[in-house]
Amino acid sequence: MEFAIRIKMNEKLYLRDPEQSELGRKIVKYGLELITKIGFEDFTFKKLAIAINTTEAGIYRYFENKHKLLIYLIAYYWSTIEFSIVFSINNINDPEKKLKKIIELLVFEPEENGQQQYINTKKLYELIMWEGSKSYLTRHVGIDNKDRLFKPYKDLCERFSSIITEFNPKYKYPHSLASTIVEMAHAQKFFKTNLPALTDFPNEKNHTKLAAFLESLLFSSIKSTKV
Amino acid sequence: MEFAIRIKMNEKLYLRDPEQSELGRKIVKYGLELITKIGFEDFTFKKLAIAINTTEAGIYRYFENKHKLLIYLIAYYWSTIEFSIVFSINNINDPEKKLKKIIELLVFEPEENGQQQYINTKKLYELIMWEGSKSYLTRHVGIDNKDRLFKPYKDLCERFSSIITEFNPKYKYPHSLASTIVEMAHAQKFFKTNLPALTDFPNEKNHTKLAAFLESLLFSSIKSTKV
DNA sequence: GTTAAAATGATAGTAATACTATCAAAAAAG
DNA sequence: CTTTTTTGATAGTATTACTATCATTTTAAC
Repeated sequence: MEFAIRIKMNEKLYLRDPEQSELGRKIVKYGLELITKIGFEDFTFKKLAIAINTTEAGIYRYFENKHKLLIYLIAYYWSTIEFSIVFSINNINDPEKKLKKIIELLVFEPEENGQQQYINTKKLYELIMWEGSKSYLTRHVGIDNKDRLFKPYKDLCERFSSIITEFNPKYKYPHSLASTIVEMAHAQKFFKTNLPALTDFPNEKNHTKLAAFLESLLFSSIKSTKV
Repeated sequence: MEFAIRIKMNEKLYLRDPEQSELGRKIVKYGLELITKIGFEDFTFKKLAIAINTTEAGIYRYFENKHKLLIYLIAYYWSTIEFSIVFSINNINDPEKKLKKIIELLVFEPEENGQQQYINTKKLYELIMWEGSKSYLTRHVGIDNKDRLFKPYKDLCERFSSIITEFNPKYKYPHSLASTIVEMAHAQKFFKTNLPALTDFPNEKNHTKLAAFLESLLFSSIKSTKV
């Protein structure tokens, strides 16, 4: 059995739907690679154009600017994560198990699955870590938010939040707790590699301790108020 | 009695010490104002030069680039916060009280104190909220960290962390918990204003609930493993 | 299979950004 | 009062972030 999920992207993210053409898909795919390689600040459409043998103008036909491409990639990521959450907690009833599953999905990087995929999930993962918050930390947040560009992220937090409430209906801050865990999954991982003094997970290869930290953060909060 | 604290800044942050001259102080002061006004992305030395009636080249004599100026301002902020923490928990013995005080200092914005101050603390506060993480989310983190540019931030987290350990020596993640609380103090405030769906503090003027959330996050974590 | 429409490629151009360099004038320090 | 340091004024460059034009190729419609 083989199947691929198709994520419907918000139309305000692009000028021309990149999934509909070879060039469009190349822009997205190699855009991701280039951003993760050189960082968002140094990334330009000119450099991408050279990398994929097209012209700057060609890329501008698909994306208004590089920030929109960034949000596109990030929205795509959160959508896939939400999907894998929905998929993997399906048929689980125990909210505690569901919550643990969510943390697992947030923390553990996907395996580099051999086959060339359209969008490299591992690279996407890095992208979130390094550039994730730059998608909303701009003077444009208001407008972008109105255009629902952050919907996938908010949907994910909402789903997470509702399971927290399912676990403990009395807990007062399910949304903030959800966004804290989601943000910290990536921030702590970034710190671990780049500013290790801010964490308690020094030179460890895997992320087991990070997952344990997030679990303890989550469950001690929502258990402590549970009657 | 009147006094001012003097914060010694890391020399790698600047080319010429801005505190030593009128022009230098203007760059810092109005740099902060302009960045908070138009956002870091749109901020340029050219615009600042026009605003303070000097030339671009003049500013480049003080700061290598706008990113260094940003880190300078942010390092200054964390230093003042650490100072106010040290000052305000002095003579308090109960670690629980100390921890509550820290959260209070992280969450509550300083009053706009009438007198024109060198660096406007309220603006600094906004700066951290909007641009704080951009100081380290670059490909330069490694080098900047080696140059100890993030020392004030790390010192603050270290101090916070050590009080957590004082409260509960058995708690396993004091550093990560400290950095989580510090990051979330600002992130949740940002969300509250700009992406309210990610929080549980809708249209509230003050930040009492945010402080309560952070306290619950902190104490339920470190109390649950106590004994 | 021809024709019309849409997408791409190639090229050009502009204002702004992120700097560096030079040299004279002004201010401060010895 | 003279030397050093700091500033001001001006210029210049490569790159960025776009927009515009037009010919060519590809795709879709009839």
